[in-house]
Amino acid sequence: MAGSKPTLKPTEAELSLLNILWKIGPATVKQVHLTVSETQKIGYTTVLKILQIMHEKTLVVRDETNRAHVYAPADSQVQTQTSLLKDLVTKAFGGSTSKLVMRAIGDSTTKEEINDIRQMLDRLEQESKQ
Amino acid sequence: MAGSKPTLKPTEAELSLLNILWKIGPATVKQVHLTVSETQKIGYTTVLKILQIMHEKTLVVRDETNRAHVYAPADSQVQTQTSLLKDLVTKAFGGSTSKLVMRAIGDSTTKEEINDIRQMLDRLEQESKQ
DNA sequence: GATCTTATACGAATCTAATCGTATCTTGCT
DNA sequence: AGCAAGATACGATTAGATTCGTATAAGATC
Repeated sequence: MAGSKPTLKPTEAELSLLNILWKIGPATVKQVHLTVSETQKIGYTTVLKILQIMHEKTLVVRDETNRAHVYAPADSQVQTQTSLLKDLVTKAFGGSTSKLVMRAIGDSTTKEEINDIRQMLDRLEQESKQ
Repeated sequence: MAGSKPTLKPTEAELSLLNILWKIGPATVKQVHLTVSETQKIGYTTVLKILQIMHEKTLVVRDETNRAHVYAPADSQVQTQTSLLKDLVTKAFGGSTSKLVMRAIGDSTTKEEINDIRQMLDRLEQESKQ
């Protein structure tokens, strides 16, 4: 579409804040800082600054209605995961998704996870037969 | 093991040089520069510098026997791919490999690739039954 | 051995990410 | 109006990645 952004790659710190927003939904800096502080020591203004930068980059949208701005991810978790995967496929797997998948499966997957994957393949097969 | 390094994550530029080394085997700066120049414009001393930094980080090993040093990856492509995948699983998929795999499969995989993956699952199943 | 070629080493500039301290602004309350 | 609380904005610092120009060193050649 004309005018749409090419989905830029979040940095590591940005991704960790996005994870929180996907989890708890639209939130103020205070809420994000509180949540992220559960697992890592980080200053309030650092979180604020990162969210501001993400806003400039349009990685998040911001509701400025109230004094405490409310931030929400601009892209869905699925879109972002897809974009990160595509990037890794390109840069580390010579563009081959199946190579990535096979490496991922081959390494450290539990039996349950393998079953999940198999079921999804079955589902895909079903759909493609229609 | 005592003394072994935790396999650190290569940067983007470093990964692109590693890809070349995995492809063409141990090589001099000249050879690496020549190869990388096929796809991107980059100065000779830039390649040299990056390889030197990678050597400091022990991402590559260096044979200094001859005047033109010969560089080789310190870790295999498989090890590095595994490490990068693990990193992505942790940071973008909440630690779930199967979530990553399902996302990767669901997105943009050709029928041939799906077959490859299915065959690998079959193979895994066979092995686990022994 | 002087010089030409071709390598590495070094240092600097630029850019981005990440961090946080301080300044400023807004709002509700007295 | 003035103040206190709590929010954003701004600027600076640090660290790492990337780039490359220049200096230096090591061989080959005449």
